[in-house]
Amino acid sequence: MRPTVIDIAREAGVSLATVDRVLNERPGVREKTILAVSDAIAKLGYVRDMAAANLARQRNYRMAFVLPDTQSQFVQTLRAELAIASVAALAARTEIEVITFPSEDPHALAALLAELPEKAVAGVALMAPETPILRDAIKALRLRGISVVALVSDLPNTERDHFVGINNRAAGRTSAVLMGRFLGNGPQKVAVVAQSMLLREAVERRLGFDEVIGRDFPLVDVLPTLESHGSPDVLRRVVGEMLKQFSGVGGIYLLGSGHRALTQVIDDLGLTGQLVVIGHELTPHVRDALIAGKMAAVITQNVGHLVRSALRVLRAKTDKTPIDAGQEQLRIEIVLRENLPTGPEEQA
Amino acid sequence: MRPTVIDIAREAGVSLATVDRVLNERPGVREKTILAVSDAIAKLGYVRDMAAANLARQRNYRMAFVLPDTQSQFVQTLRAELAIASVAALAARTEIEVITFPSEDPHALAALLAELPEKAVAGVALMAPETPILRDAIKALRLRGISVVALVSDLPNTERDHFVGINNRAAGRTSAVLMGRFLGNGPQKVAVVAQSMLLREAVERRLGFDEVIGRDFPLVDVLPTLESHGSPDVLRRVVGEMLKQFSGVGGIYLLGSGHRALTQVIDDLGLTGQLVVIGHELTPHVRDALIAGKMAAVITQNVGHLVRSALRVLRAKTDKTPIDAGQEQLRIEIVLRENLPTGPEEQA
DNA sequence: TTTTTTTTGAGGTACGCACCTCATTTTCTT
DNA sequence: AAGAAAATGAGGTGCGTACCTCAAAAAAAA
Repeated sequence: MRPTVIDIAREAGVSLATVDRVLNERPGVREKTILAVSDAIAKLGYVRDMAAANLARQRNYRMAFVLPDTQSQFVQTLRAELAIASVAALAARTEIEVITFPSEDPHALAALLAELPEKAVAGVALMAPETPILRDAIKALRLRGISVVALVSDLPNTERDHFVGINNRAAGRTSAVLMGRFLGNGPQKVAVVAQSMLLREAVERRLGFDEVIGRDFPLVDVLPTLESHGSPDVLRRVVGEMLKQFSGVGGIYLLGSGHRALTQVIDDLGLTGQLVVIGHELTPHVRDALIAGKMAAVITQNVGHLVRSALRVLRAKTDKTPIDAGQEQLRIEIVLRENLPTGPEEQA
Repeated sequence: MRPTVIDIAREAGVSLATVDRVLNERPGVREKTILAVSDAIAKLGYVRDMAAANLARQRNYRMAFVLPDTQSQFVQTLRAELAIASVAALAARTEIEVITFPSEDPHALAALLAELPEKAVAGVALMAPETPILRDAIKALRLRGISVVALVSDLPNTERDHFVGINNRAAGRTSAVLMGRFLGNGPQKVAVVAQSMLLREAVERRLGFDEVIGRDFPLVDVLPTLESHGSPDVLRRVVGEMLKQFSGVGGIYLLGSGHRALTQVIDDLGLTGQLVVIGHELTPHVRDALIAGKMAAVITQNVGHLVRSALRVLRAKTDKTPIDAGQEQLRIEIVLRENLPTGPEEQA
């Protein structure tokens, strides 16, 4: 049988009340007795039953996920996974609240965060660009005992408790290896397309990409980044012009969104299958593009894992429980047509 | 506030005892009242608090993991992950027992499985080749209410509840795409090395590999499988002979274990960096080989996820709770040097 | 209708823990 | 040594659920 607090009390020769005081770090216990209890815990291998503890605590984990109002496929996927996780989380007395903020307005974001303490939120997962205002808002939350986790893109200079997401620079390096090897040996040009190089993720990926291409594939020439500024039309235009202007372009690396517009313009120019197209994030469109052979590979992170990991980390933080680093390490996934995850229904 | 059984009873106009009977599918309730209770549950959005339920049930999940006594790196990794999971599982009142069976003795395996009911085991995760004796043993376990999950390699013709692992044929296809693209355009030969083609996994991977090479890379010629029979010496000899005999061998596909011997013989012949070597399973040696550039890519499954998924599935089965297919779907992971998972200490 | 069977209700105990109060004991001050 | 302060003990209640018993009510069978 697993030892319980009663066993600890007996072993340590103290009362239940004292064990309780030690376990929950309540004041009024001598150092000496704390040691006695700790020894008993160690000796018996006691592990607190968190389920029972939380039941008694009447603890209802309210977790907020704060996301930008961007209409991108990625954020939509994230929302979908959150909806799924919400249902599962209910049985573990965890409520998920999704909060949307205007992506271009750091002040509005800070105002929304400032409201969280009143909502009795235990933790926040935050997907937002780092700004000075945000730094202060996070600091304020932490001071009020609310855990903060950075989601997807890190907030390294803030006091966030944890970062849940992948290393975008490593993701860029991974793309580069694939691009370089898929292109083959001859001299080639690679175009890089991004929504905007003001986005951290894009910059980091590009940095990693250039790093590896420069080091391992000297014959490959990476062209300057083309920016779409979020407009499919612009993307089509700039890529079209680029392809007409340069000869010897063998691959295109898409740093962010715009898969549809990109595969379309390649189709229009009759170049499908002749270019190595590599992008990020496995959305439904990208899935189709992989199956159709319009993209060679996608570097992605598992959004389901992302959400569950953020939830586990937030729970661990509010429970003051250690985090299993191995489990929370998100992988940089490479997806080709042949290892596309099958839908649930296809699995036996 | 979340509704509780008391709210359900009030809403349905029945007593607590009746709600309990319905929730736990106890006999002696009229269809009509079952409906009334179900309606109340739906109306109030009641979700059973599994933490409290399991606490009251005094349920201690004893799960057995039955593994072969093979000394392979993969099985060792699996054992290591099980050890880690054991600690974490304790807090969730789950005990893990690892049972080892002689890999060549199906009767001994069956005998071990037959002992499980006495041990009050709730579920079994099983990594073993399918035999008629095993089929019967699994059937017997299921009849006694013990859930059975096939681990790593499926047991499709048995009555196992679930399979936790990857599709090896798809893994072979994925290897083929990488091999084909990494080799480039010219005509090339690819050697395939396996421990033994009597192993299911090896056969399935080879099937998938041939399928894609044949379809998408007509210029690539796949040589007959070389078998090492588990001996590093044999592997070195046969691969060495092969490389001397055939010219134009551009790649080697390693279906199972033997990474060390393979990279060594390539080294000895001074061919490191000139051959595209692709293998399976990310063990420490393989990790080193990737970093040193002695292997180009590895197709693997996340053993940590494997273990946790098996545990979750077993728990769900014993709780008669639905399974989140998305979460339990194991990915076929492609690992290159650049997306090697960093150790826990490197993340921050 | 009476008897038998089936359903339902009422109430209790337990799970492992948190948190509270009040009395009692021990330790420290002066 | 007396008083003040700190530490500890004893005991209770409740969290949401499972599971048990026994009595009472309702429905079905005779």
